[in-house]
Amino acid sequence: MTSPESINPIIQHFIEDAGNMTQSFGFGRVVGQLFAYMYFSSIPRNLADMRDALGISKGCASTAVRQLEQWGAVKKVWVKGDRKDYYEACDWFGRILKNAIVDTFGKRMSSYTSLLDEIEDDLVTLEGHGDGDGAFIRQRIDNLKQFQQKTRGILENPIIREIIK
Amino acid sequence: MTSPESINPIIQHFIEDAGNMTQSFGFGRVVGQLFAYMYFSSIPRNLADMRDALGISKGCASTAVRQLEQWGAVKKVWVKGDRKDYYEACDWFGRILKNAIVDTFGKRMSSYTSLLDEIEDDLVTLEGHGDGDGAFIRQRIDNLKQFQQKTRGILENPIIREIIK
DNA sequence: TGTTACATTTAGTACATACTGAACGTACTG
DNA sequence: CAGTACGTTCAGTATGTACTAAATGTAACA
Repeated sequence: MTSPESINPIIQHFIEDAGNMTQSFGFGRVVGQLFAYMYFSSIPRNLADMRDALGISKGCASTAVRQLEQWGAVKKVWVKGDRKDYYEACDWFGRILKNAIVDTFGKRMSSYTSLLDEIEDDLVTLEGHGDGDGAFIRQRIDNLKQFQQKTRGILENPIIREIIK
Repeated sequence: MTSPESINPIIQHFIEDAGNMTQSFGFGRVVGQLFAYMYFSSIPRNLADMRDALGISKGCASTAVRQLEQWGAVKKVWVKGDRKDYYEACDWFGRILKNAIVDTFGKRMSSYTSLLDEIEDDLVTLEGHGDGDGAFIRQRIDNLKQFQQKTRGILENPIIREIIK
């Protein structure tokens, strides 16, 4: 059990900003706060530490820390003689960012990748329809597919992987 | 004035998906819906068209279409003999995506770029503090700054610009 | 210059969702 | 096998925000 220590105001400021950042990016505020808290902690932390440090509920800390763990942003460490789960931050930002992007964008985009094929199959029914001509729509869909192909696998691009490393 | 035409169900499906996509990415649903609507319309559209086609309020259409205009996703076109503002979609996705990313991420990140310098200046006050040692925190901040430098200007990277084009 | 026909703005509302707190499940300990 | 000490789950809530609708601003026409 760690003593109830107060967090340095500078790091506190950092925690707030990290929370605002993840908040504005659509993940909860707590995710960023927790990562910053652990990133600037030289010792592993458990759920009670997080709850006390951030003033959040234990359930919320549990959910957020598992999100971070899924992205490889934190990892569980074993503290012998203690039954609690302890976590510490990883500092391999490239991998964290990639995991988060793949996890978030990939899941969201996968629902839409098939749509272009569907709409292309049904394109024949658009011929002669009142709303726009079929040739116009075909061209638009071709542009879309072309762009989709260019962006597909962008994270696997070796140059991108070099930058996001 | 265009006749009150019904939208093809396939395109309607596309509009819905585009709305869900922009919604899940943190921009409103209407932004994606409006862009898809105009992207598959061979003629320019005005606010009343959008309101009728999507069943949204005129004010909402006004806000969303200006967002799209700011990203270069749509452009205003002049229809002579008509005082309304007409818009049509652009199909240069790379530019649109880049503008949206710069506009969104850039604005959000700019608040935090100075924080690392601030915290580094104040790092001396951390020496000997109870919560972690200064050397540890210095190393963490160095890692952060290194990663920040790598990602800074990533959109200006010529290889990225080639892909997002 | 008054009137009209638009776009824009904004106060209010409805909805989504992140968080709380308690109940639950589970695995060590004695 | 109790009893305890955790982590997890979930119904309820509170906060933020996208959208509505009405008021306001603005520019073209008479």
